[in-house]
Amino acid sequence: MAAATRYYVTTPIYYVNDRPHIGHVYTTLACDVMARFMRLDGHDVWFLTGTDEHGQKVEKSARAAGMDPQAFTDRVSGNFRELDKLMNFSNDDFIRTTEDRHVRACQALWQAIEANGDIYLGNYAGWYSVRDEAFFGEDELRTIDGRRIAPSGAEVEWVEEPSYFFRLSAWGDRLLAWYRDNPDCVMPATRLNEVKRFVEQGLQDLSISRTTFNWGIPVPGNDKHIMYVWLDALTNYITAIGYPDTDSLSFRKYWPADLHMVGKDILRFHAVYWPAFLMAAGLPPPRRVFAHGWWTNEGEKISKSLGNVIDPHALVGEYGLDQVRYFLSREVPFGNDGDFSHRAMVGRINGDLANDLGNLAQRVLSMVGKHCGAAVPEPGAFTDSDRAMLDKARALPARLRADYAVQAFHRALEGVWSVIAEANRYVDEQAPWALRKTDPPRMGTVLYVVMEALRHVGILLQPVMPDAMGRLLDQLGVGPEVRTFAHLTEGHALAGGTKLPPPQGVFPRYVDKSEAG
RNA sequence: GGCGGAGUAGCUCAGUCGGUUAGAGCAGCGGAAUCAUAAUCCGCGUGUCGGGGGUUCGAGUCCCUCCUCCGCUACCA
Repeated sequence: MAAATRYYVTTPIYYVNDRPHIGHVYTTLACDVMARFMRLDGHDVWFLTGTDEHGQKVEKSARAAGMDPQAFTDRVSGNFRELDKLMNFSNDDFIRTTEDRHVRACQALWQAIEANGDIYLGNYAGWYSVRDEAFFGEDELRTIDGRRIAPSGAEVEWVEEPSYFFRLSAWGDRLLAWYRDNPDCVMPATRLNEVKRFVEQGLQDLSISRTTFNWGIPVPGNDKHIMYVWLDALTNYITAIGYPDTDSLSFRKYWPADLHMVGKDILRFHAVYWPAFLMAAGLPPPRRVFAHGWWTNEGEKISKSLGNVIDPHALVGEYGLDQVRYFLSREVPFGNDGDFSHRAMVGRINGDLANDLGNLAQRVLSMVGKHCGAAVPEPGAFTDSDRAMLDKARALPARLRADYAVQAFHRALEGVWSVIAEANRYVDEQAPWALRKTDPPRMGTVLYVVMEALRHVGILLQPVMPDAMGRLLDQLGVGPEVRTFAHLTEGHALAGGTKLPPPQGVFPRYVDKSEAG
């Protein structure tokens, strides 16, 4: 492995008004898996998540709850910290946009862009619906008896208010050059395509301040204006590593970010506005924005009105934490949309985890427990079959690095499972239960080979299933201090004679309550 | 409407620069084994590669056309 490099990965900050659901879990999980992988591979990782706490809706919700906005956000922001705990996320920081450090960063970024000449004061004009508290485009409106009506049925009126604008129109060519020179800056590729076409159409300047509410960060030098929520929100990525102190160790080390993970609904903000803001402030844009897909629930779109929102607590309670982490990472090609179903979940738990991996560990470890004195067997000379088995396991790290480099988590897991399948075949072919009677030392060698393959599997699956793999590695006699990818060498192979704890199932089968009786 | 993507076995998907009998996992059927969480292993697919046309010695893979589905088409997180 090359010298340690730094790796900075972020989730979007979540809007506090939302109740945490599977969508939040999915985005943060992808980052967590990525962060854990990179740490285990020796990189200096910074993993950020947090909450977005400003805006008119929050102000309104706070009022409805009879609370001051700050007290209100203090409370609801906690829901997301709780979620991180529930899901065993390993974020290094949790940022809140109401923190002082963030207010300072936003105002500094504003001033940097302003100093560059890309902010000016103008008028924001449009059709506004008082009832919806929103502006609508000309094409969204219907005209009835000469009156313009919003989709909601409310009448709109022409409203003009003073607003600061970001000169986005001036950044089209530079954005296109960025996309062209960094073909992996927006992934999957089809998303980059969409973004490029959007920018090629020509960009309009962006209104970046409001005067209609107060719960936000004041524009420097003009308290009447509050910063547009997206400028506020996006800035969190640099706040957290020390901006505006661009000379700080952390900023110099971690910027530009390696990966902004986002849902596809907020791609434009991250792939167009954000890089433009940054470039206008003289900062480099992020290295990659990855837009992942959405989940449906039993084939149906998830929505509050349908009442089929998936609650993370219920999910983890029903299936188990690492089982859920595995399912979400494995079930769909990362980037695509996927369907969550009980059937598919149970299929993954019983097929992949209990049968393939759990049972492999169990069949081998129970023999070791019974017939090898509960210690790692001392291997004899390896046969060609043994070496073939070991070589397949040893080829995994390189393979997984390539998959993780492009966030192909599903493919990485597929690769690990091809080794697990190979190991099950190897056990059947070598039939250690028969060797027990004819050639006990050879039986020991066979069991050793599988254990060594399992050591690779266990270490490499830690990013996805940290707890379960920790337990597996315990049973293999692999200490906590030798579980990084740097230990995936022959020099760190299992040592014969190491005492082992009694084997214990890592992944129980899921049995439907109706069937269990 | 414009732009982009996709349509491959029952299901989910792989198929690199066009080249030997189009693959995997799951599901299904049959068999073996019995170390193990009734787990594992082996065998079994007559798929119009969406339809049609074209280029080529040869096309799932390139070109044209049609059909179907999906995404994007700006200031609501």
